[in-house]
Amino acid sequence: MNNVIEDNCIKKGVRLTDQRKLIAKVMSESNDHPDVDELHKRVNKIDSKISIATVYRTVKLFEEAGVVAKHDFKGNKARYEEATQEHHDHLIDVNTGEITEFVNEDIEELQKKVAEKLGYKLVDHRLELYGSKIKK
Amino acid sequence: MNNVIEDNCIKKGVRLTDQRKLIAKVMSESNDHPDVDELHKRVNKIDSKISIATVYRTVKLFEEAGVVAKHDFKGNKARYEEATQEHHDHLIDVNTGEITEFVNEDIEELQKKVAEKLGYKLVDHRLELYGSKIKK
DNA sequence: ATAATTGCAAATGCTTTGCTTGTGA
DNA sequence: TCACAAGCAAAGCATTTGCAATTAT
Repeated sequence: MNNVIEDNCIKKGVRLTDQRKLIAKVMSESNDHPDVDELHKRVNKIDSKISIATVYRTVKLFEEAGVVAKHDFKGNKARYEEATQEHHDHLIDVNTGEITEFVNEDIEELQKKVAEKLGYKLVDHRLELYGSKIKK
Repeated sequence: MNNVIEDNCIKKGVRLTDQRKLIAKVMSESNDHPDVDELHKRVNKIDSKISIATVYRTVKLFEEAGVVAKHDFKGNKARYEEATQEHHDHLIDVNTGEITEFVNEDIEELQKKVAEKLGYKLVDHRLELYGSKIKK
């Protein structure tokens, strides 16, 4: 269980404080997509003095440094995850909120083509699928 | 320039007041994707007594009735447009905020397949492309 | 008549910020 | 050392809501 976010912060020259190290660690060890409140709870289990303002400032800092990714899924507050090199999109279970990550190169390619056809260079995109589990 | 939203409200049994009729009219005549503030400004040019609370309540009501669509594009407040039968997605110009609508059946189809492969029935999705204009 | 809607202002929920004290490089 | 970060509480912003007055059917 390595602290990838901390390593990436060092690479990017982000100054590391105890609070930031801890937030980085907790995020690196999270396999879900916690929101700021949830992150605050998790870090507070280890250091109860970290304020929510610091968590907000830190996730923003990390996001700007490109070491974490922020997501605004429908009807929810912002959620965060460790940034990965391989881009991926998300499928959200409409009943449970559970998130599944996926990659589909064909869709990626088509998006680029659509943008170009409309006279644009694609610089970013957002693709979220909302689904309900098929019981079998 | 017909008031499609008002017509659809009648079909759906949504009670119509003067304020709602005016908001419906302004939205029907808008070809862009205004936010609540902008809508409030537009209706206030005609009836300056309509409060922003009423605009908020009305767009929510219209959305729940399925006669308008709400969009939360990245980094912006919610924007609204008349609901259309034909589904479409959006390309947002990252420099100007200008919005272009598009439809791509191949992407739609692939989304459904991706969801199914993951064991989900696709019930909704969000696809937004962010691009910058190619100068030629 | 009367249940629903409006306008206003106050409340909300998430997020940011000013300020003073504390601290990493 | 000293520019930057943390903690706290207050402010900000978009949106919602309680309530008394008004209105549609």
